[in-house]
Amino acid sequence: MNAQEALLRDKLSDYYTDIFEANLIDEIVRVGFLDKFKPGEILVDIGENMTHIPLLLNGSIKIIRQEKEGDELVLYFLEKGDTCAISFINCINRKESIFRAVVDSDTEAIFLPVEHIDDWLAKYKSWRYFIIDSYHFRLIEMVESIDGLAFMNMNQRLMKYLGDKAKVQNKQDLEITHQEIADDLNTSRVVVTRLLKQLHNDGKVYSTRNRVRVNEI
DNA sequence: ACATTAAGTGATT
DNA sequence: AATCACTTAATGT
Repeated sequence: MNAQEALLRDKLSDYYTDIFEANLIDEIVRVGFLDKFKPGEILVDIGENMTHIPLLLNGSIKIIRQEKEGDELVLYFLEKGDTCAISFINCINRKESIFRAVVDSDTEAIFLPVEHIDDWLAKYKSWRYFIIDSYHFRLIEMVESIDGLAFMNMNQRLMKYLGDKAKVQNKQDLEITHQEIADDLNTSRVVVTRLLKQLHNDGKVYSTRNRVRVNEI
């Protein structure tokens, strides 16, 4: 086993060794490669073809839907231990992505080339479960996202957004501007400012320039 | 000191 | 909840 493979094996141990069978880990270590990203980097854009799927090791990624230049909305976040099964199907079918994936916080991931992941589906039960599970989870998050739009007011949506973000980044202190929040929720900055002020007065958040501290999740 | 960017606010729809 | 128009505050050069 070479150094590169040993490194991947070690990286996988936190979240994946328990769920994947040993043979599968061997294969992942052989064909996968490690990559790192900084906040703001676009992993996949709408309309692009995918050639690899990621296994997130740490950090977070936000999945965004955008309609014809302009209006956009964050659907959900991916975090360590996640993959994006949607990207998986995109790989298999050679279909174009319907989402954009943007790095939210410093992220490390192992990328797997598309040609293997199809085989593994038939070959490894743990891989099958992992993909199906991921799909299920993404669906639930999508429904939550719809619920948010349909049934929640902006105040609740803001709170959920901040809570989710704090959760995936694993910290209460978020470095973010009102404008960025407004973009992610597809509302205006003025509205975010006013709602944050309310939440601040209620003691639920503590907000200063470029920074929001989430006190309650 | 000045320019730029972020945040706060009243009024209107 | 959105938009406008304007103010104030924080930060960079």
